[in-house]
Amino acid sequence: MARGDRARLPAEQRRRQIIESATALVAERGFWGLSMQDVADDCGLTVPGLLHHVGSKDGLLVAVLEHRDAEDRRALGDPPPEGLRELCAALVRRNATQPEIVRLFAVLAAESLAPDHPAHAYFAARQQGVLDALATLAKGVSPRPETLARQIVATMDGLQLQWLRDPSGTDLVAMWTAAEKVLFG
Amino acid sequence: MARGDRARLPAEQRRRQIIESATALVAERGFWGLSMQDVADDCGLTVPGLLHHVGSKDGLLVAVLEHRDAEDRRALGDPPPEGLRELCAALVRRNATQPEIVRLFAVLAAESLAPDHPAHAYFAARQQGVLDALATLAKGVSPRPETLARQIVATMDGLQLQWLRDPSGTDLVAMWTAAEKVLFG
DNA sequence: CCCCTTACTGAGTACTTAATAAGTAGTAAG
DNA sequence: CTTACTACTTATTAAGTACTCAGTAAGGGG
Repeated sequence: MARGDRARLPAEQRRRQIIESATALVAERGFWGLSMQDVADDCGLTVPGLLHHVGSKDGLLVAVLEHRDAEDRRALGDPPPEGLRELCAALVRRNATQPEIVRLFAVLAAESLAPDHPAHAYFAARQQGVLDALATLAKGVSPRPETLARQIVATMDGLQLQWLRDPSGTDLVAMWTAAEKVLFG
Repeated sequence: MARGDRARLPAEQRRRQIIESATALVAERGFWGLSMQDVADDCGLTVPGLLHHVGSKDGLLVAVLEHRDAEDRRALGDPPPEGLRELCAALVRRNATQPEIVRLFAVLAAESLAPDHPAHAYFAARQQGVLDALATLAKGVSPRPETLARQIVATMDGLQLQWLRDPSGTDLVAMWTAAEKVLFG
């Protein structure tokens, strides 16, 4: 972000900057393609300076994911949306405003399929959690809530990938609105 | 695959072995996480020996993707499936038998969202090609074939991701059969 | 003013990365 | 048998990797 920052920042503030920077870089290159040097440069400090805050490369990834979790809880928990359909629509609307975050998850979700990836367990748990939550909400809507939940998640993930590949020629919200009509009777 | 191969293989055969090995390793680690050393070790030769066949790391990726394209054409072009629905079903059935290949594409598709990724152009073209082909086939089925095509691709990609994350607890074909009923009236 | 915590640097470690250059050895054609 | 070819090796380069250790200086509380 800022270069020539010779300033000594308070830990919390520096950490926020680091996480922001790492989020963008991981979204671009994935975790295997990320270099601590790049993050450090981006924050205007040295690699050991960076390590002072996050401990290790794995620690950096953990920090990024934890920050995203907290942010998501804050954004979606504030007004707890009632119906399944409205919740999904809200989710898509929110995602449409932050392609970088969506891409972070898309890239990490694929990369973390490998069992030795540092975020493997995180994404396994996350997928199960999301599916369970949606299935619970779907109980009133569909006779097979488990199946509907899987279809919803699949469609959202797939549409997001198409959108990320061609952001200007694709309207995520519009695509979801169309899909919505198919998914819910 | 085989270690202790001190044998000198004919170029074509060695190339096949290299591509096979690289396919598995890229599926696991992505392109940024791939090391020529690992591929060379896996084939029982040195890194320069490997480079003799593929020229460069980018060249290796190109070889892998070209091989996949050829293989796919062979597998799906042989009995040209007639209807859109039957084509999709055939595709899913085939994919269900080769999780490694599906994962290769899932990982590379996400990684290659970055414009400077060596497979960026390849995947952009591929996505457009698939969407166009499906949209053409969908003309007889839906009033908005473009939209249906996007939904089909999205659902397939998304379901595959869920399946890859939990292969034993998930039946890809069954999930598609259920999705099929929703997508096609 | 001093002191102590701590954000941060500089130097260095041990290793891996892709790639090149030059030479060796197996093989096949004439 | 010899010549041409090529699959492959060893040696090397230049750069990049995460990470450690010891020290410096900024900032706040006493």
